[in-house]
Amino acid sequence: MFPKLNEQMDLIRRGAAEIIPEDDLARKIERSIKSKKPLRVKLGCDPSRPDLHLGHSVVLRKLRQFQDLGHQAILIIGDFTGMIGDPSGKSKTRPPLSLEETRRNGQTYFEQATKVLAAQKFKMLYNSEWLGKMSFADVILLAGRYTVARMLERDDFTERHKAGEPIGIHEFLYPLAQAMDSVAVEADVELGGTDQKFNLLVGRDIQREYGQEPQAILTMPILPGTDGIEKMSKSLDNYIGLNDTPRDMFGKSLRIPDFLIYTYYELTTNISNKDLREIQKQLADRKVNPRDLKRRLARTLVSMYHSEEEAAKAEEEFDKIFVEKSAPDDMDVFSVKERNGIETIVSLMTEAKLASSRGEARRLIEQGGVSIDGEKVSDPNARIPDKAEFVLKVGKRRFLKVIGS
RNA sequence: GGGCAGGUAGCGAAGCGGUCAAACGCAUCAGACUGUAAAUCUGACGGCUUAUGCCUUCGGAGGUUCGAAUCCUUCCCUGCCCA
Repeated sequence: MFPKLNEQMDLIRRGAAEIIPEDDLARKIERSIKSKKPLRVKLGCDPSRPDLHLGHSVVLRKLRQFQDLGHQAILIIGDFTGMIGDPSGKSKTRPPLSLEETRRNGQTYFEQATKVLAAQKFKMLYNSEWLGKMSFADVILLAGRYTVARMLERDDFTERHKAGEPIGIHEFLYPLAQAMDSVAVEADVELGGTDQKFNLLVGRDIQREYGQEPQAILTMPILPGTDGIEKMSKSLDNYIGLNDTPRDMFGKSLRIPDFLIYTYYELTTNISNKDLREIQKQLADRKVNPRDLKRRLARTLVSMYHSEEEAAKAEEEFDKIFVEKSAPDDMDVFSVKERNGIETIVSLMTEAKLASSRGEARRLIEQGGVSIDGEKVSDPNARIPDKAEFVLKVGKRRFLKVIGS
């Protein structure tokens, strides 16, 4: 029923940053093969940002691989811990969310996560189910099982502490809460990004404290965002969202720096190891234009999250906009008729949310970033043209079809 | 509880009675160049009917002054040291 140990380990190891301890995981798998009992593989997620992007997909895809090997995936929505806010990798305390907000976000999280995960062998739980039931006494007992010194081992805590930045007591509770999740679901394996390593390790300690066998942990590399510097995140606007339209997904993929091409292939696509090596070779070859590899990457991604047809269409559109420099087929439509009082281009831009203020709209025009039907607008006081319909272009890639009056 | 140092635009950080809508850096946006890459260069970067004009900003509230981000009072928040 389960694939052989080596087969399983090969797939599991792929792309993984660390497996701790690896032989422990191998033992667990071996045991599961013998007893025909799937491993319980846990992934906790933070519902404070419910928009999933390729960065999330890295670890979700790993979870999917466990599913494919016949194991049980347990996705834990941290609706309760979301109220604390994970301090991992953050230099700042995060504003806590209400339980309702985190619940709502959890639902959208689920909808997106299932784009990557299989419906079989899948379970989703909210951690408020058990954490919310703990009494203050329970919490103190839990807290008593860990020490401040061990907490401070964590880099981000140490750094913040050294820099004289505040650390809330509740933030110390976060790793413990996450650890309780592992206890609650009796996790055999927990997945996470490398930035989660500390939390995952605490899970092992706490499980042992509660008389359970410690989980094995597997960390995945953090996917850099499209800027190539910071980790992918929505707040930095360097992300490719799983819900992005084919056009956006294609365009954004093409905008990643060249040095990320390989990483993206490795961490975000299902490409075989053999093809991966081929790509590496081509990237080293001066004669190959990295653009072509990037285009292929973009097509692959759009195909994964939408369809091959959509991918082909997205590429066509892209060429139309940037190679032929003409307007795309379909764009947002804005009717001037329905809104009274729009007479100037500046007003049109702010009303259509293409500029956040009139000053900005004006600036865009002055700097040559605005055109109508392909003709640059140069006068900041220009009135909208007397046409039934025209195309307004702002910046390089924002188009709007305007229905005139 | 006591002492000290702080809280300035998205972030970091100057300014410490007028010339401050506030230097500088980063981020961002636009333009040039390109492969919507990187690098580079140019410009912009609180709001307004664009104006050597007005309005709202420098943790909050009051006050002193012709005039306050800058001085005083008070409150809130943060860090460090002592207890």
